[in-house]
Amino acid sequence: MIRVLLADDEHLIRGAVAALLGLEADLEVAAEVGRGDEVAAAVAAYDPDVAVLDIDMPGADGLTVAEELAAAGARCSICILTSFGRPGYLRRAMAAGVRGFVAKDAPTEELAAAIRKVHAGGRYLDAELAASAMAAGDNPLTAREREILRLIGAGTETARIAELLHLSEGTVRNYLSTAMSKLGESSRFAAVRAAQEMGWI
Amino acid sequence: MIRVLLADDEHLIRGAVAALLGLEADLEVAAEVGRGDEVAAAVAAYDPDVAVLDIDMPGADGLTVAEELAAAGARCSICILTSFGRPGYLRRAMAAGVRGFVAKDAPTEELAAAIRKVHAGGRYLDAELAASAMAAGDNPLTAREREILRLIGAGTETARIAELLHLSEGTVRNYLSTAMSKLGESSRFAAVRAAQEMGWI
DNA sequence: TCCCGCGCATGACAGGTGTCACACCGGGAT
DNA sequence: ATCCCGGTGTGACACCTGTCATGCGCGGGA
Repeated sequence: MIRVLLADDEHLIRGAVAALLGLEADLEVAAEVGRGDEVAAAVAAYDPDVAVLDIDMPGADGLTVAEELAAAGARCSICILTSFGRPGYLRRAMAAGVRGFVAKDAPTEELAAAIRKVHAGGRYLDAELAASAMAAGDNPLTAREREILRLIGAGTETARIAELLHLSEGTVRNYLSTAMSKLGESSRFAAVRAAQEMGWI
Repeated sequence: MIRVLLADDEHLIRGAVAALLGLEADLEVAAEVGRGDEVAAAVAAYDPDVAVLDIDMPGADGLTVAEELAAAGARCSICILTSFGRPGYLRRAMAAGVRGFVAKDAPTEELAAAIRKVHAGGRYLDAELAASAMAAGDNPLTAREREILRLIGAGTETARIAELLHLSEGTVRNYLSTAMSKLGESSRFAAVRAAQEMGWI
């Protein structure tokens, strides 16, 4: 019997996924949590074999949680379950030692299959996602460009960014300009969206 | 036995919700579809008692589908199941004759309860959502303002919008300006976000 | 009836945005 | 050592954006 911890912020969906896994004879949902920052405590309390983590959660996102669990040397394997198959997410997950990555629009059987594979010590990647991650290549943005894109994404004005980073406004605009050109976009907002899409910021 | 049609674009989630409903003795999932524009045909083919529709779907969004089903005089009751409890969505759903509205982060039992209530001819509204819909008030945007905000949201440039709508660029900017002031935002992009948040466009 | 308010529409103006040419510095390659 | 490349940084310029004053037409009260 494989004991599973389920972390997803949408209560009804979490229950539904639990019902789905409950149909499998060899899987058992040992615990459910609705926030990223509750995962560590639940892992300590219930000692699950596999943790299934959503990325988009309040408290702490699934990737950060995965990194923390890996750093803490947790025993359980980790499987990411997400709506957004962003190439950068997959990279970050792999770097954190995650061995399973399933998209929410994958076929129904795929989640159980991924959990079994991961529990057996294997890896399970959505083929589509892996391909697009390869196609996307490495993050072409410099540290400054990422930083400024992040601030723009948070709604910060050019003048405030220049102040925070001790730069002139022209310089801030210039980094945005190079970032936009690298991303093939023609406005700062489109660039932020594109960078987020790729999981680069 | 209540026969249910399930429409949600995320395959795995759809299967999970089906598993959840399958645990209820009096509910049966008669059909599943993954696109809004497949709902009408499935309703015709399987004649379900209740249609559970996600809002965010390719092909046609759940609210539009609900309006079309109502206009076509379909027999089945409709229950909206969505991640986003936007006030405007609830209003639009009510106007389309939808009698159930459940958020994806509602408690697990709530969906089955809503389906039963709706099938019995009653209404089922998430209390939180109903309250915020009341608080949000009516859509203050004029038709032109909505149209232009929608186009901006789709990434259309000012010049192209002016051309499409046979307006001068200045006029387009002016509608954006009044919309921004109504929404309390100071950039076109923030205004689009705010309007989407309220379900106004 | 007259007028007020509202939606629609326009052009002018000030200020913000994106691009460009240019400069400096540190690290490889030759 | 020298050259070149990429990251960092700056100001100037053209263009786009948001606001304002203004005008038109229509429908609902006084």
